[in-house]
Amino acid sequence: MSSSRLTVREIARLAGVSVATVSRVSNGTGQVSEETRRRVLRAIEEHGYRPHHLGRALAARRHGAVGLVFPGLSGPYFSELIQGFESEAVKTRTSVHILCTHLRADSDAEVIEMAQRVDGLAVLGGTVSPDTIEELAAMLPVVVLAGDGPAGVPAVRVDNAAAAAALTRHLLADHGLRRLEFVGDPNGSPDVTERWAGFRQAHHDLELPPPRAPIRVGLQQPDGVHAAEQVLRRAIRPQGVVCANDESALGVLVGVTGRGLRVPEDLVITGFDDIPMAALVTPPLTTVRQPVRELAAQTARLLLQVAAGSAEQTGLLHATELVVRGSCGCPRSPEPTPTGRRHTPRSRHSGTNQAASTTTP
Amino acid sequence: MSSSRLTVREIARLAGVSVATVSRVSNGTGQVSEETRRRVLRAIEEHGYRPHHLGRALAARRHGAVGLVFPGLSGPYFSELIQGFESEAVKTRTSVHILCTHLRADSDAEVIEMAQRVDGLAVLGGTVSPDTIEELAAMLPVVVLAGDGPAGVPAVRVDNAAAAAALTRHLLADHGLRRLEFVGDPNGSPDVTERWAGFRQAHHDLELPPPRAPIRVGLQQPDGVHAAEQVLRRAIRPQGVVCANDESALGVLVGVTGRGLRVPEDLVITGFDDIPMAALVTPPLTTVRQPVRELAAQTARLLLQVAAGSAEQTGLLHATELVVRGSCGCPRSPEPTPTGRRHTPRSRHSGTNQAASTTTP
DNA sequence: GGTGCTGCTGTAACCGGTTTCAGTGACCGG
DNA sequence: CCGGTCACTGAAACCGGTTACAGCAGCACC
Repeated sequence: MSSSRLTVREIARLAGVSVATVSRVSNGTGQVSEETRRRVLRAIEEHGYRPHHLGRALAARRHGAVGLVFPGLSGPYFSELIQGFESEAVKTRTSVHILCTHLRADSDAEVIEMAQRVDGLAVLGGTVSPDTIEELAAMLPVVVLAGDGPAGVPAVRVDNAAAAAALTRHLLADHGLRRLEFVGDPNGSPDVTERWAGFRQAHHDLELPPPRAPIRVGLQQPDGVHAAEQVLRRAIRPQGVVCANDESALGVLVGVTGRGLRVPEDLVITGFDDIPMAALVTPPLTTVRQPVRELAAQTARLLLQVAAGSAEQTGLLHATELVVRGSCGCPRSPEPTPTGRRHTPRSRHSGTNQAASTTTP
Repeated sequence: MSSSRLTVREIARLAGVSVATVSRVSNGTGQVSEETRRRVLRAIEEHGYRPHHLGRALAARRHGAVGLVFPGLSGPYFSELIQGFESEAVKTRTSVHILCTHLRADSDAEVIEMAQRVDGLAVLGGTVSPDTIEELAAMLPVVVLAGDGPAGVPAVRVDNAAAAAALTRHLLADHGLRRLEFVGDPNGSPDVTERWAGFRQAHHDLELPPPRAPIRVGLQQPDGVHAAEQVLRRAIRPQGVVCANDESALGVLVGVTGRGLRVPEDLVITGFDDIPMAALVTPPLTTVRQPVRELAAQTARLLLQVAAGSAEQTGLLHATELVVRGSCGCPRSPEPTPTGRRHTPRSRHSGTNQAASTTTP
């Protein structure tokens, strides 16, 4: 069918006009007489001509694409992230390149490579080294998502530390719990680093002795099950575990209930993220909601604006919300609805979005 | 810093050679004397020159990218899918464009648009219309993943119908169950269509009356909870539910245990996919394993080969494996390990990978 | 000395678009 | 009748690479 690809010159020949005119028609720029336009459009239509993306991109010196770099962990968190980002990018006809760095040693080189092919880059916090981010930022617009980059690189994030502290205070002060453990690896990602910091801060604020070292496991459900084993092996069982995210919390929940413990009576469990499943388990999970999808969409918007030169390079600090359900020991709604709708009571933790960060030099 | 971008001509000037020589050195093609090579490399190194991707791509008439089109549902299934695909693509320095079509009316047009920017396209079954797939296949290499496309378009898939039939037979014949329900919408995706067909086939094979109409819900956990409600409202409660995938099965599990039912004593539940969580819940979920990640990787490999012109366009039918755990009523391992390791017994269902499908004309 | 390799290098044409700039003819006012 | 706009069009240069082809030494061989 399409033996030799249709070019703008071919269409020009067929329509009996110059390439400039074809370009003008297909882009709707410049002045073209109605009659000529029709003739060109007919030729385009008839032969199914579509301008070649590469030629156009080269001339415009724009790729029409942005990159998204993330570690590549499984689960709802990343699905939401990717979708939120993509849905925003597609609105501006920008395509999205993805790069999972997980477990690859040479990922920094790959990110640099990707930077040659896109107009902007969104990088998840902790996936590439700060040095590399700096190098990238010198090449093209970069936004860090969920984490913070070097000075001058805008970041979109939530106040993890404050949220984790509020959650921990709820357990310590409102429920009077004393022996809490943190499940998650603070070295694993900036998010966890901050949540661990908030966890400790809450202890400090209430003038309690500092907590034990964290149970260092990953962020997926099997990691939570593994953590549950460790908790159950303790000589003195903790009263509650504050998990770095919902998925590991669900793993802990499954692990300990599988061994006959009751939650929250025997052990209190909390999560972070408020993934859909959090509201559906028994007991429903007390957690912190962060609007992952919206966060990712914000990142995409910011990145596209910066890439288009139409925005200041400022960061964003997003609101979180403490979602109190049954797993912390708070009374559940009279009759747990099997639809899994969110349970009251729920208290709002942190308020407004606020512009933060600085403008790049 | 880089006020005007470095071009090959600029480097040629700086090294005192021609652009052809610079190109030869940076690509390692052709003959270049050792001394000249060193001089060029020094200029490249010194100024941090990197060939512009667009120029190179235009000259090579290759984008160096492939596209992945999927509906955009959340959950582990899609994360695995994306990662499996991406990890394979990155090996050949090919970048991956993603497109989530979910809930967008004009997605077919977007897919066509994406086709202009990539060397090949992997499309999840059921995400775009067969007509559009045909149109795409006329433009560039296309592989359908988990579903089948029009004749001539290679597909990578598993034998869902046979696997679902085997699973259903296990419940009907081995456990002697009679009142089974299917949870999932056969119109929602080709996978579900086939699983529903297998479910019915098993009834037919055993000369049992055909099953009730399916409980048409989506594939996510909340959908499963919704389905559980419907099951609980039945005048005569079914003895078991065969769910279209693990996530909805987990939703059903949560939904019914939250209402005090015991699984499998009061209700048998099975899933499909064998996501990690399936082994970790109580009781562990009887399901069918399909190697999603490997499936996606296969798809990427096939697509890249076809795009490089180095492979026949043949499809692949992947093996599945029936994973029998506790939720169907089979005895669990003596002591359920809290690590969530897979439980015996386990029976292999279907054997070898086999080349299927046809070569494109 | 002429001929034919061989190894290296450079010129210029391409890839497929966009865009600048210089026409061209029609029309208008003086 | 003439000069000046104005709407429209096309030739050619450009974006940043790759590569076909030709040219030029240097050398071996007849």
